[in-house]
Amino acid sequence: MSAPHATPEPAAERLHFIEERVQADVAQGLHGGRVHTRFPPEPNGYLHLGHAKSICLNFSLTQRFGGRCNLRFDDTNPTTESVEYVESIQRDVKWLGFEWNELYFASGFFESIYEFAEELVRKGLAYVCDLDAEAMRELRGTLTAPGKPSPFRGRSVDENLDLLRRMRAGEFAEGARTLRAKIDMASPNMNMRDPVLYRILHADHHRTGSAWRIYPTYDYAHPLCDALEGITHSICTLEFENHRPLYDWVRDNCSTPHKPEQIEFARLNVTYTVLSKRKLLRLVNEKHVSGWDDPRLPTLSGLRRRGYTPSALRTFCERIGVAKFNSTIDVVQLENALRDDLNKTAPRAMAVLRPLRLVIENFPEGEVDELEAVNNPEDPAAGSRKVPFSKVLYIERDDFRVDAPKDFFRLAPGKEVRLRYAYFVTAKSFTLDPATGEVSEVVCTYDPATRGGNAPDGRKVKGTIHWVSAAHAVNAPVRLYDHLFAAEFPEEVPEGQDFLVNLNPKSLEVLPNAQLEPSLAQLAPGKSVQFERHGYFVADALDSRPGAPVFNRSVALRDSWAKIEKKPANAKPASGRK
RNA sequence: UACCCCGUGGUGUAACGGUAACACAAGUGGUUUUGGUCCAUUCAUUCCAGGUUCGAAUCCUGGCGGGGUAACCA
Repeated sequence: MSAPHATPEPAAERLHFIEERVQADVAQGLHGGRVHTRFPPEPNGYLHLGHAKSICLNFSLTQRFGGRCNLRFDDTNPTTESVEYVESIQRDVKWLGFEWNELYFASGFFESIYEFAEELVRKGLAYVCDLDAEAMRELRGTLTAPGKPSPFRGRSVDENLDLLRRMRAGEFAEGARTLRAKIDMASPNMNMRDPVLYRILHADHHRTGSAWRIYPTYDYAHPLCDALEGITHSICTLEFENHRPLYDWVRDNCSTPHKPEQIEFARLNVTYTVLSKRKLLRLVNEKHVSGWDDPRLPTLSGLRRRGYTPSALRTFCERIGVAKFNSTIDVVQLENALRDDLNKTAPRAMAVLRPLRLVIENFPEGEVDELEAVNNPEDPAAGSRKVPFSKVLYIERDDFRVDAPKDFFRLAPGKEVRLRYAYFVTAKSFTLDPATGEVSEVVCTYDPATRGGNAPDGRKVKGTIHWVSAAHAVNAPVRLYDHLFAAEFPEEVPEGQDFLVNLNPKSLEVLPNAQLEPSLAQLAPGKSVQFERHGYFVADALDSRPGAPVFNRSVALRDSWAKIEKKPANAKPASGRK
C-alpha cells in the first residue's frame, strides 16, 4: 500500500451469484465472518458429473474465502444405502482433487436430532400421527386445494412424548405412525402441510445397525446436521427451493447452535447423457453398461476409466458457471476441457487402428532404421524417443484411397506423402482382396534423402501420415467409445416411452487388432497418450497390463478433414427442442 | 388450475441503470512434419408490451414461455 501505481486494476473477477452472496455475508460479518460448506451425498449411488459440479462449487468457495468444507453422508434412509457407496464416494472426491475438513455422517447425529424432536413436541410444534401413507395423502390436499388437519393433530404434549418414545423403542409396526411438524395444512407450499419428521423403519442401518427403529426425513435432518456442523452456507440444487421455508422452520424452532442459510443453484445437465441417480442405477442394474465404472457413463469412476483427468473435470466445472437458469451444457464442452488438458500433458505415439500393409519396394529387406520422434510438441521437456522403421509397415486404411479427391492430402496411387518422422514415400501400386474387393496391400518407394521427414531439394508434400513397423508392432485391442445415447436430450421421449429407447447402439466399438508402436506396450494402466492424428487414449485401468495393453479412447482429436468431406452432403437443419 | 424459481448470440456464463463481454460451437483466413495445437477474423440491440428515467439487459406493471412442487426418497 506504500506505492500506488498507475497500473490499471486487474480485471474484476467474475463472481457467480453464490460467491457474491457469500462475499456479502462475510463483509457484513454474518456467521462471524466464517465460510463453512459441505458436500452432502446420500450413499445410495456413485458420484457423477453433476456431483462434480457441486463438489467444485462447495470446495472452491472455501478456497476463495478461506473457509472449510465437510464431507457429510446424508444417510437417513437405510433401505437404499450401503458402505460400497460410502467408499466409492470418498475415493471419487479425493480423486477429483479435494480434501474435506471433517467427515460426518447424518447418522452420527441421530441422537441430537432425536432430542430436537422432543423439543419440538414439548413446544407443541410436532405431533405423532397415526395416519397411514394413503390417508395422509388424502388429507394433504392438492396443489390447488388446501389440506385438512389430521385427527391426531390435537394430541397433548405428554401423549406425543410418550408415543414418540415408544416409536423409538420399536413398539409399533413399520409405517404405523409418524412424527409430523405442526405447521399449516392450508399452506400453498406443500412442504409446509405438516411434513413428516420421523418415520418408523424396522431396517438396520449400515452404520448404526439396529439401534434405531425410527429415521429422520431429509427435510428434518438436513438443516439440523448443517447447524450442528456449523455450516454457514448450505448449497443445494433448485428442486429444494420450495423446501427452504421448511429448512428455515426447523432451523429456527430448534435450539441449534448455528443458523445456516440454504442457497439453491441449477443442477447440471449435459447433452447425450443422463445425470440422474435413478436412471444411472437402471443402466447399471439392467446391464446396459458393464458397471458403475463403464467408460461411457458420466459417473466419476466411469470418466476416470475413460481417461478423464481430475484437472479437466475441474476446468469443465469452472467454465460452465453457476446460475439458477435451467440449462444443458453441450457435451463438447466436456470433451474440450479434456483435450485442453491432455494436449499439454499427454505423450504422443503412433498407433494404427485399422491396419493396411504398406511395402516399400526399394527399402532393404531385413534392415531396421531407428528414427527420432518427438514425444510432445507442446512440451519440449518431454524429449524424444526412437521408433523402428522397416520394409513392411502398417498404415491407416483411411490414409489410402484408390480414387482420391483433389483435396485428399494422404496416400493415393502416384501421390507422395510423408511418413511421420521417417521418409517421403510414393504409392506405386496396390492389390485388392478378391473376396472383399478391399485394398489389401499398397506398394510404394521411398526417398532415402528424406530421412527425418524433410527433402533436401525443398520439395513439399501436403500430407503426413502415421505408421508402425509390422515386424515391431504390438497387437492390442482398442475400444472406441461414442455417446451412450444417440439423442441430444435422452430424456425427451414420446409419450409412454422410456429413455432407454435413445441408447446409442454404437456407443462401443472394439478394434481387436490395432497395431501400436513398441513403446506403447509398457504403458502403465491409467496412463494417457495421444495416438497421433486419432485422439487421446488411456491404458485401461482394469484390463491393461504391461506387455499386453488395452486402450480406451478418451476423446478423439478435432477432425477437420471429416468436416470437409461431409460438406457437399449439405448440412441438415438444426434439430430444436420442442 | 395454486405457489416458488427462471428467461441475454447455436450452447452456456458476464455486464450490479450509462450505449452487450468471455468461453465453446459455426464460418473465413494464416501457420504447421498430427487435416491436432496455435494465431487472426465474422456471427446477439438482451421473450413481448407498457411504464419510470436524460439514459433500461438491468427498476416497476402486465402478458408469454420454460422449470419445480401433491414419497413415511434425497
